[in-house]
Amino acid sequence: MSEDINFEDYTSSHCGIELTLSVMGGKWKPLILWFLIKKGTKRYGEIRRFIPTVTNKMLSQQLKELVNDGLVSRKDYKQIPPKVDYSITDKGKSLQPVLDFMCIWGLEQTKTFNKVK
Amino acid sequence: MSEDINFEDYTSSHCGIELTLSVMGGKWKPLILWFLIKKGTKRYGEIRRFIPTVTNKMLSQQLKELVNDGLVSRKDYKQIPPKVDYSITDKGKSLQPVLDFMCIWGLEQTKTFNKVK
DNA sequence: CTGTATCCCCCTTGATACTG
DNA sequence: CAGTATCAAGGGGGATACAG
Repeated sequence: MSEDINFEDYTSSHCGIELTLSVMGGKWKPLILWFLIKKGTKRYGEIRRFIPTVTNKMLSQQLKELVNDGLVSRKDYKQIPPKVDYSITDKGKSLQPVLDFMCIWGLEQTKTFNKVK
Repeated sequence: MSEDINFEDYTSSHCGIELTLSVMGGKWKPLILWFLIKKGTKRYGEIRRFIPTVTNKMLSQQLKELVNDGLVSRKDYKQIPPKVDYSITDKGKSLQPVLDFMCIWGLEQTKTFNKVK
């Protein structure tokens, strides 16, 4: 049994990155999470305005997944007209270091690029 | 002119995350980068074996983009049979903190999940 | 205001075969 | 060994309308 185990068996699925990506990967989730972390509780429309290129379909879908994965919590005020807001959870907040880093790294690249140009 | 500028103009495109994602986003690039950072220079086939679910098409495509973006360098030994290897560049290495964090975060989640279960 | 519902397109991704 | 070429498929994502 153990003779079948060798170092070749250590593949990408063992390193945790795939799991992390499954929860915060994609085009929109990092932006949503970063916004909620930095700016606090926000209403649906505010998030939408922060990410001008996202559609209703994608935003509501991504928010739903974030809520399901426990990174974001949703509060429905049960009003007419509707009022719903979203906050980051502790679990979501634990991703702050990655998001901060991605934000800063991107800005650094912009600066460097402009200098070289 | 300046009266048109307000805080609503601060949108996701200003925060750097989108740029970072454009360079290291997606399903494969973080894994490739992490592997090259942790394990050093690797040949094409080794990377492929580390990520068993990637196809030739996707791997060669993603590697090409990483090389174009300056995160990875490619060395062709011009041999028959071919030998090519890939290394992380300094720019690529500057992403190490994100990748390490994503790796650790994922492993932590696995542990927590197993405990709760 | 906060979403759903529907339609649909294209682009990523996959599978397979093949080459130098 | 390290890819490319080609075809096929699926779903991510967009546009629009509309509902509560």
